[in-house]
Amino acid sequence: MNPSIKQLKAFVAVARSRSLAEASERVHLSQPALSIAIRKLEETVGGPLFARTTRQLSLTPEGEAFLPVALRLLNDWEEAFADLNELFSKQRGKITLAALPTLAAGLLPGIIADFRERYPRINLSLHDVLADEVNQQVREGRADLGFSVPPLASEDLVFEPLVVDRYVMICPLEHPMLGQPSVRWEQLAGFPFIGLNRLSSVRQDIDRIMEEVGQPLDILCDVNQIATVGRMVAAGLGIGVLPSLSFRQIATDGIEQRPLVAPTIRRELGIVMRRRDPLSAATSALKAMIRETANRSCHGP
Amino acid sequence: MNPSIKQLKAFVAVARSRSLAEASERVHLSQPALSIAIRKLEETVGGPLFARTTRQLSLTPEGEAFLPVALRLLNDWEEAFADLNELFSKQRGKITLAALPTLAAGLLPGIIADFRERYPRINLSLHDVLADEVNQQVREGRADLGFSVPPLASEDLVFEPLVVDRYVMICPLEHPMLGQPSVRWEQLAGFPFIGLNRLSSVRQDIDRIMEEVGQPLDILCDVNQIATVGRMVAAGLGIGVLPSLSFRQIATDGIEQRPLVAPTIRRELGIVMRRRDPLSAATSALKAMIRETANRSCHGP
DNA sequence: CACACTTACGATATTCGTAAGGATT
DNA sequence: AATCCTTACGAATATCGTAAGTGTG
Repeated sequence: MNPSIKQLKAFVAVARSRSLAEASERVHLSQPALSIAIRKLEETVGGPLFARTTRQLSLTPEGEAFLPVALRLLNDWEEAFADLNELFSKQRGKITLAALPTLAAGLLPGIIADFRERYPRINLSLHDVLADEVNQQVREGRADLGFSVPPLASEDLVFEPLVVDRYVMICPLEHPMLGQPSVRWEQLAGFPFIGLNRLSSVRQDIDRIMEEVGQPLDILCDVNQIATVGRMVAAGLGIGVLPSLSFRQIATDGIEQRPLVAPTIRRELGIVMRRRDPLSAATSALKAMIRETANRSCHGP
Repeated sequence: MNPSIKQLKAFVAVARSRSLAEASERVHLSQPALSIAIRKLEETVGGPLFARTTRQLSLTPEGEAFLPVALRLLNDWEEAFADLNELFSKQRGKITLAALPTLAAGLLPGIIADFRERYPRINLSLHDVLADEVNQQVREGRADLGFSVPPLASEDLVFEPLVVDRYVMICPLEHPMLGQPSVRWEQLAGFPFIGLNRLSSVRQDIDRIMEEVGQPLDILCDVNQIATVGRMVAAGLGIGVLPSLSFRQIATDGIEQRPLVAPTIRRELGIVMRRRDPLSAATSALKAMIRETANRSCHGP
């Protein structure tokens, strides 16, 4: 026979008021029920916690010694479950995100703002890193959610598409390519090219396609920031290729764009998660919010 | 709806084995019962602790965070009740006694030895002090049990008689008083007297009686130790008065004794306790042992 | 006689185990 | 086919409240 939380609460209430009648009100129990609860508790612990004189209750030395322990036990108990409840009710928690710079700067800020307004006590942290690093952080649990391109066939990661982006060529105003409504990839070979970091997913896409069409790019230089590509192109140094969503995030004065075709590349962007580990309640709520936003803005796959 | 200890134990068991089937054996519960217990716990805490895939269970981030907390909670719980149980089963505890030197040296050593053999883990401490100090220590809760003469009418103390002692006169061998089988108190006035400390209950008894019989004592000196009285008397310095029980505790070579009569004083010795505060289980056991010993040795009141 | 705790007993609620169902490996 | 979790349902257990009992001030 084991003691229960209720019995412990009963003990504390009686110990404090030294009266069953008074304590029974505090515990929302009838007097006889309380009497029995105390008796059962005493049976399980092996001795009397109270000394009875038919009309009065007082703590035995053992009861006296146990009272502070019981209080601590109950406090810890309540606190532990209150904490857990806060976690589930999203009044507390921490979410770590890893996202491609494009998404970190484009899709996420608005969503994060909404999320923060709804759940202000949830701690959010966002790592804007390249695709491989996004996947790596998710894989290792350093990020709860990743925003990236689909990871290479990976046992432990799962990808959920969010939006589909397409590549555009960007060039200075009055560039010869602007005479046509769209640009074929193979045509890129004829001009100096401002490229992104070779490790970026955008650049790897581009290199792969150019290899497929059999034309080498004339790389003028590689840069890390998308905005830098834009400025260099605006300055007339060459042309570049950016995802359409990235293009919207940079200053476009002095730049024109044309869609890239033949082939038309679908750049799928979405959520990366660990396959087995479930999401926390807060992370799950954030993900739902993201899905909703993505669907509403009609960029769905 | 509140969580229960059983549910917490169920959670821990399942979290450890990541399987209901395996955990159900450890908890001595059927698989369905465990399933329901977990489900109810999850309902009360407001969210899933485990992620289910019909065939496999894994901890959610919240469950992961809660597991160590749950373990601590259960540990504290078990420990608290184990401690309490030790107290009641007298495998642990502390008893502080206060006793007159006569009793501390006479009645108690044997009883304490027996008690210690039976309950070796109970910590015993014995203060051998004068009657007033015995009562004071009991009154203030510094001692759990006192052994003394009956306290002056006292609201908060209660006295239970154990043994009755009588006073004897002691004198050197071949003393003139030895010619008679008993000595009257008034006869004490004629000889140099070795007295005990004026604060001792023995001395206060003697002074009171001598006042009643109207004869002043011829005090040679006052000493603190009973054994000292004996040696001074043996050296022929004078006569003395001791309780019979005390007399048995000292070296008696060179000393003779005679009972004191007219009046014959009953020196009642017994247990002093606080009236309202109940005894601890250990103290109660010790008291019972003392009563039994006192009754068996036929010194009952 | 009033008050405070205990005991008795019928009612309610919770929990349990067996049996059946559904999904995955 | 075997294993694992879930749902369904009747049974056992525990707990509760009302009512009656007991001893004290």
